[in-house]
Amino acid sequence: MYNFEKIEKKWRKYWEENKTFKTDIWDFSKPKFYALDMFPYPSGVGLHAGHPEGYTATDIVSRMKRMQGYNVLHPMGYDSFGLPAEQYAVKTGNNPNGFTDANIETFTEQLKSIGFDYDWSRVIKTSDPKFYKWTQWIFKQLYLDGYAKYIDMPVNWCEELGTVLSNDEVIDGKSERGGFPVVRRNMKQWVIDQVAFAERLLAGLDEVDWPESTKEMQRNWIGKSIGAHVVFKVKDTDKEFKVFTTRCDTLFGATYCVMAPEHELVDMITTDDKKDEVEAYKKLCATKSDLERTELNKEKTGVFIGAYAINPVNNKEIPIYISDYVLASYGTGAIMAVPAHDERDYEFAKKFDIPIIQVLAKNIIGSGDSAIREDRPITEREVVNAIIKHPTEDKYLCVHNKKFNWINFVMGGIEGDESPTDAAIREVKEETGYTDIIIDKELEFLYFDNFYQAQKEVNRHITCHTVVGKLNSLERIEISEEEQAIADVEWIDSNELLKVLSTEAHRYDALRALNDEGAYTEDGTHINSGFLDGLNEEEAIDTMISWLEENNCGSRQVNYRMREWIFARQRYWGEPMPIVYLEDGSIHILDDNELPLVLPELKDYKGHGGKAPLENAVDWKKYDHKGIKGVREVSTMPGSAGSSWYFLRYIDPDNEEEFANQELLKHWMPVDLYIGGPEHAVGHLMYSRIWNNYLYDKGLSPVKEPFKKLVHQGMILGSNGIKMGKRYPEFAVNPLDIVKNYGADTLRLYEMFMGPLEASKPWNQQGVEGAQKFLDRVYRLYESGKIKEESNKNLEKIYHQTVKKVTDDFESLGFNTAISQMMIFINAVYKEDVFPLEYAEGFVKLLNPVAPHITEELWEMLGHNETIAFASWPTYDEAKIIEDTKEIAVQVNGKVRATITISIDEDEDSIKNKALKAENVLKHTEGKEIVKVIVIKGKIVNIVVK
RNA sequence: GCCUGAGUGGCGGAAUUGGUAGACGCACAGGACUUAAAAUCCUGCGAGAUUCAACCCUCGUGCCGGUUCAAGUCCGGCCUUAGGCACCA
Repeated sequence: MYNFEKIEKKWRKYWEENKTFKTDIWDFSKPKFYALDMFPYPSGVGLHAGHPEGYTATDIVSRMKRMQGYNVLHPMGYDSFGLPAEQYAVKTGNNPNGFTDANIETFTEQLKSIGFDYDWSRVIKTSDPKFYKWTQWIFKQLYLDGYAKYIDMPVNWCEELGTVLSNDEVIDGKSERGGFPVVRRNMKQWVIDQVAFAERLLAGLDEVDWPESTKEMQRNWIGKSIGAHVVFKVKDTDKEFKVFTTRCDTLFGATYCVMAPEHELVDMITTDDKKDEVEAYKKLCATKSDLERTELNKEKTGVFIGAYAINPVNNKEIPIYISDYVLASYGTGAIMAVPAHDERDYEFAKKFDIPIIQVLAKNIIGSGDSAIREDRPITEREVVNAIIKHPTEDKYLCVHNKKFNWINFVMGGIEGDESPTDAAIREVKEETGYTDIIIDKELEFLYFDNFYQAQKEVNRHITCHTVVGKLNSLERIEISEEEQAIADVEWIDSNELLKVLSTEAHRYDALRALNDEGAYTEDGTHINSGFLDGLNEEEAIDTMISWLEENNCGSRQVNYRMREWIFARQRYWGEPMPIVYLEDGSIHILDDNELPLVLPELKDYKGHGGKAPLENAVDWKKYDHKGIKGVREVSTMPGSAGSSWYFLRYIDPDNEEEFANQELLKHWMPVDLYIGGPEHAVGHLMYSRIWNNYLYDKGLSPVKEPFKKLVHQGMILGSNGIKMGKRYPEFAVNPLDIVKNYGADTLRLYEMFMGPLEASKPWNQQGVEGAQKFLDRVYRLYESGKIKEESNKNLEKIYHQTVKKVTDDFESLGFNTAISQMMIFINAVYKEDVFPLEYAEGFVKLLNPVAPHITEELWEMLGHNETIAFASWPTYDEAKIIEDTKEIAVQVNGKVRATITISIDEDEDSIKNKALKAENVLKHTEGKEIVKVIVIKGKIVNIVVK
């Protein structure tokens, strides 16, 4: 066993003493490569098994790039503002600084022990005033440009934590940290108007090489929806209100409106007789936490406020309700409700017995033999389908047409002024003879069926009604001979219906009759809609928007789900805001030379009664500077402030004049490879894009998108296949134990060999031993004396293949397959007596990014006295990879029957001949007719026989 | 409910544009070395049928169907699972 302890210690010392990985940031002579890891929060428990995974991945790429001649920037730092340090301060009364620094020291030591190639001279921490000076400075610019605002707005308030939370810190109505209930409350808040960036954020996603899932999450989070504003006048008042809708085409079906209980108009238009009821409902909603609201949203609640709105399109008076299913914070806080075509409105209308008007009808179009024929006339018809249940069994009445072998429900035309129900009863009697019929209901939504009826040579345009009922008894009369000749009665089991019914129309009916019908939310043809009749959804939306605009009662409108970013927390351990409130109530922002505004030391770090801890800093709070007097803002910035721009600061961490030198930024941005956990898919990665986008607009960042390529490492699970954590501590793995017992190189190799970087995968202790065994096997090979300055033709091809595969796979982050190829190579070398020096050196370089310590040692054993870190990356010769002969498979009817060896330039006829003559092929072709021989050059031969 | 992914041996996982499924590793089994064990080296290892044995044969990438000379890979319909969103009008 090679002595990993001694070797690893030796080389870490060497790198540190020789400053091997210090980046010469001003050296623009080489191409640059910026590899970035998501910096950790320095918690007290130190690194966990997941950290080294992503960090090793960037480490491998940066080491390879360095050897390929790039100037590499691979920095590390600490996101050191955060809740645990605050809680520690509250508990002990000590400043979080000391606690944080101690943790950082542990982290640094642990990171160093794994042998990453970080430039430790550029470490930053977000809680360092030298760093947060510039966080404050950027915030100041946002304020001066009108993006940072102090406004009154409803916020997520968590009583337990005593602070406001952003939407992504609230999960299911509970705080992300601690799981405490969160309620909505109106408060004056510092916010950043991120909605102003929405379009640019969406467009930027098309430019970056990110996982599709992450892009999709960001798009959903931005939540762009295109629709229209429609203005409704309130009857008998001069008031009007706007609603936002994506379905203005259904306006003719709007049978009521709903406002959020908090809507400003509610109090003004509620009629006197409804005031008490409305007040009571508003109070109920206000005291409900978000949690209760989500839990209770199973059933719709609401109150009619007595007022009516005028539907602009037909001047109908429709009632106005308030309900908490309409959110004050989205759209205009009011909606038009179209119960026929919206699930939520449907549910509400059912409960409050509000009319439902169908304005869209499903339009079934025949295909194949029943496709509409242009050259035939169209006949219109109105029919009813009768879905009749058996009196005792779970079966439905169908008729089996003898001539066409169709099975359908009883169906027939509606005649004169007959109702669908009457027509159904009549048809059932006529066609089946059953007389004891009870019709329960007519389905709410009619539909159209369009098809070509071959036996009558006409196109049918049928309006279909559907009734559902049952037989009370099997009482039956004789049916006419004519009817008998056409069809037989058949009872079909309910779960067979969908398989057995012959037409799409009847299957659609069965589906609706057997389940609750609900709203019709698909596309269709407009009906009951005046000038929209006959149009489909898309056409109708355009037509309606034009109409609204012409008549001054609405307009096209884009809406976003994303809201303002609440940018203040009632906490101590965060960046103080550079804001002062003057006596006249106006806001004063600090001069640049007053930055950084440093956090004061406190005796008591707890905020009392929901107030910010900085309220306790009585002297600090008072502001008196150059004759300006006021009170400082006591909230601090959220945790995501510093991390929103830290990647820029790494480039120039000690600059005291600006957040980073512009020339350096121009050279080094964007980040070429960014690796971190998927949990930051929206939060941090969105905020960073917003800040960078803003700085780009100001000309302070050279690129629109800061992270060119992004990859999320998967989670490393416990050996039980479950997430490591407090729940199953016996399955958790501490990476430092692995470093101690097996070595850092083994840890790195193992974590990279476990599987694809992005997949989550369970830990396997025997796999760790396997990784160590491989390194030991390599080490023994280099000690064996096989390495000679000779050539060995047997290894030529596999060596060049290995160089190519490893280079390509490192580039595409396929570390597991790269390592697999290195194992294959070593296995091959073991079978040989001579390991040419050239290949031995090349292999050490390939392995170096994964296992840097042992390879430095091997490099030294090969006679080098300088680090391998800058040795030139091995190259391969494509010509040596191409094999002059190749074994390919011969299939007969798609099944492999033999393999033949062909030479690389062999012509097709010769290959064909060889294939046909192969022994086992002859067995399978004997006595059969050879239909076709397919030869795919260099790949496969397939012989088709009959 | 909606949006993304993912389902391959005992296990982690490989398989270019469709072209010999199971690379590599782990586990397991056998052998060599050893007084013995460990370590190391070599060999085997999807399931089944058959055979003294080898060849050979059948089945096999979540399920059902389709396209193709050829499907883990493409298409349609399901099932399971992970992550995200969730009264967003």
